[in-house]
Amino acid sequence: MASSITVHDVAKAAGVSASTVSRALSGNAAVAATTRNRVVEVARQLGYQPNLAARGLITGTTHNIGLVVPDLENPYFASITKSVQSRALASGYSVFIADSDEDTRTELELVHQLSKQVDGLILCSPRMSTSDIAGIAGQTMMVLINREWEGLASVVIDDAEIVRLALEHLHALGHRKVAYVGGPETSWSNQKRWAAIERFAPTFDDLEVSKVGSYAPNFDGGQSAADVVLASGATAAFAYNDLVGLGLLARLNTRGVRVPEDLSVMGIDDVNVATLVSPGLTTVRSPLKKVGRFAVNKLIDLMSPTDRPSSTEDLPVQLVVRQSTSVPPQRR
Amino acid sequence: MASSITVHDVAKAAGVSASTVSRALSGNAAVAATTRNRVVEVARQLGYQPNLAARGLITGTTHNIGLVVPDLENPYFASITKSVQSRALASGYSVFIADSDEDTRTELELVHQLSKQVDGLILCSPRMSTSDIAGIAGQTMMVLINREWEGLASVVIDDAEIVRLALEHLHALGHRKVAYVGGPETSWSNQKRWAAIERFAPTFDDLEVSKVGSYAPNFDGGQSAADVVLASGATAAFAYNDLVGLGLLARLNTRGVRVPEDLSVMGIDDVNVATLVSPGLTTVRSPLKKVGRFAVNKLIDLMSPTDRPSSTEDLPVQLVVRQSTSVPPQRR
DNA sequence: TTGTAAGCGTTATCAC
DNA sequence: GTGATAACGCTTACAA
Repeated sequence: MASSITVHDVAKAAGVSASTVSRALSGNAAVAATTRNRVVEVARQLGYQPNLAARGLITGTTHNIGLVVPDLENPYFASITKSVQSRALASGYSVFIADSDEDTRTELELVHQLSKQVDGLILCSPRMSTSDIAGIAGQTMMVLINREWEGLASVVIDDAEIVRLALEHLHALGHRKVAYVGGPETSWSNQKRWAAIERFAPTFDDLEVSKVGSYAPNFDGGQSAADVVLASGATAAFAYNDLVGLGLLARLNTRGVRVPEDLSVMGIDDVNVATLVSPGLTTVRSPLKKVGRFAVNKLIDLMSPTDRPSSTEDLPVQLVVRQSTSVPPQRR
Repeated sequence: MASSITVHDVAKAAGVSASTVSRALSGNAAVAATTRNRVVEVARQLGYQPNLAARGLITGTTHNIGLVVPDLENPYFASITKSVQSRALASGYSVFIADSDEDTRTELELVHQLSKQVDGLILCSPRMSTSDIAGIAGQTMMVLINREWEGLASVVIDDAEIVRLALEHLHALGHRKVAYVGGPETSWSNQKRWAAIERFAPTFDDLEVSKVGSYAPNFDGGQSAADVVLASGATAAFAYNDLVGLGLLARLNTRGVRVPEDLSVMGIDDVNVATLVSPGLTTVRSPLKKVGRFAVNKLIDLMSPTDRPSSTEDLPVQLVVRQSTSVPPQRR
């Protein structure tokens, strides 16, 4: 709680009333210039810091926001979190962080714990049930990330475009049999991606995309999938995300399968760690930093609507080719 | 801020006074069993959630803590952050997160912004000046991570033991010329590690450890260092942390240097991503999850001292050997 | 332009 | 065991 210098301390020291101090410091009320200067100076000397909780009690606004993510150790969410916090700071907001550890129940608990002390929530929860989301939305201002529901504000990456770019790339390299290594069935993004595959695959000549199981959206999931992918006879694996892609690479390396000569591997997102390996992981970059920024913008706009709503720029995805050779597989 | 059901709403609905509601719900005051049950039931039905800000105003305790880290995208800090939040949740605390983006000024700004709305702070800031730390400590309850200063509470990993284990391992493999790839000069851990090297190196027969520059504590830093390390004639590189180690591996791979046959590489920490590459990175594991947990324990103990202070278990570090061959280098 | 007073949602004190 | 009442630090009518 820090040292307790209150408006009253400042008021006494400056020889004015508490309300004058409040007005002088808030800036937007009518106060004599000389009085204001004196108050401001005294406040500075005393090291006065307003108690935001008390202010929130009366203004009804805390200048705090909450961010709920499934796993902070996942570089995908780490990037989003970082940009959310950075953008929030720029607007004078503090950020409560809540890591649900992929658990939907914990997620709800966290949301409730936070909802009373924030002006709004950013919810990054691929798996929460829609009814739970609706319930929260009724209580608190909210922006969804990578998910859409009714009229709720949301920031979504263009899954269809991601899929289109990837298929286009693989097809251009000569691949005709591609295995999509799916993420959790309940994941909203996973559903969108598979739907996009079913929509776009037929538009490419002779392209066949099969779905390989449902795997955990991480390194282990990719390792588990590798052998099944190999057995499927596909010449390219298209992973649900980069971590799965890296898991594939690791297991393939263990089995002595050459990448990309024997099997090409693509990921999604271009998370920070995707550059760590060699051969690199070809991927479609998701603008994660922008996602976080936009989410905060939308939330702030929701909380205090301005005349011109937050610019509705888009979120471009982008193919990033890293695997050294672009040779089509021999066995087509 | 959520729906505004207050104690008064509950009081009216239950036919009692606001103070009785408060007592019934807090649990520790004397209240008739029947009254309590009725109040609790009504509160549940109405979906009452106490306003923690208001409570904090009078109790002087917010049940919020703040965590300041230099970079959330660094898996080292991501792990600590995750465990801090997890442990805090278990004790009913919410966590403000503050990423300073490695900038000391931002760090101070964040601390000030937070200090009034938290009961205590966990500061993970390898580079903040001691005077700034002292200043904050005078204002707010605080626990330092990987840093020590005067009488301040802190949780530190045993840098000396890390260094000892690493040197012992390398020496046992036959290495006699080792290059330590240093992190930022201003980093507290880096200073401790180098000091430990100077202390322990002479205790191993014929072992010579040279310091190679000061590099950024990340992947890029490692890449930059690789060529200098090679030129140094060392048979093993001991990196400031895993990310630097991974950067070394990547650049060595590019240059066609075989690891570990031509050059062995060790990291520190065993962050999550260290397992992503092959050959794996041999490293000394830092118990990051435990560090976060302990920090919260210490902070809670500081804020509300109990009879038995938080158990003072230690933080064991542990060698993790991953590089496939243990053959000593030919050129000794 | 400034001060006084009321109130935000809680809990603590003190009567009853 | 329970209910008024005051108080936490702040902002904002309303007066002056």
